[in-house]
Amino acid sequence: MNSYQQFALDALGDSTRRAIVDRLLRGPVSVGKLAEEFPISRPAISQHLRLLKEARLVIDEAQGTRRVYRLNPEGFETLRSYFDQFWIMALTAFKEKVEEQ
Amino acid sequence: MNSYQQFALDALGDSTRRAIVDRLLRGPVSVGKLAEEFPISRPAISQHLRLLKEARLVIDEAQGTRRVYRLNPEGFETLRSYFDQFWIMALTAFKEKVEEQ
DNA sequence: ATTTACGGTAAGTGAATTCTTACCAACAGT
DNA sequence: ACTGTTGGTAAGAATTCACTTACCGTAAAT
Repeated sequence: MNSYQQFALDALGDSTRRAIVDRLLRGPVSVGKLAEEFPISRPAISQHLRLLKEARLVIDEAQGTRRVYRLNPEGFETLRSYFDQFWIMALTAFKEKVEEQ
Repeated sequence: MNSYQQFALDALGDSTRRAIVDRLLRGPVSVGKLAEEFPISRPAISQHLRLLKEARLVIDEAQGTRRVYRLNPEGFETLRSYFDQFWIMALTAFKEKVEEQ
């Protein structure tokens, strides 16, 4: 497991950040817009976005004074392939166990 | 997103629990054995296992006074299919954005 | 029946995280 | 140049979370 996956799982371990990710699924948004939609302050949103960005789950882009965030499909692809692999290993281990009996 | 997936992501949001999961990938273990292999106390291990169990990521089975934990492939399968779906949605959203330009 | 092994739970402590307020920098419009 | 808008960062408060010690219940062994 590489370190970005570690960061990604840490990042997704918080329900607020998962809610942000769910919101970004509906399209890119600016920080201020996000803060309006959530019950926490704008700096709090910024901090969550920083973690999501470090985990490569989101990308940001400057648009004038605004900063628009969107999902990073590559980050999720990495995570998905990890789960694919993991699931295969878990299933294999499980099958071996069953066949032993 | 159903609630088990929420619990699963919360559970995998901790590095110790991820290490436990990695260990279980090598096969089923008892609580005491797990505690020996980790630098934390047995009750701490028990508490982590409870969260992993609530998230349906592990299954436990009594063997005498021992309690053996193993991975639950179904739990990981659920999570994997979530990521499959998520990734598709994220990719679609991303493509739409690109095509707009 | 007692003892030993094993593991779950409760309560409290310490550490890590999340949040807020205050402040600052960058860009756009007047 | 000045003003308003936007958002990142710092510092500290508040909350959450992981961990330990202490205790209890259950099952096997003597």
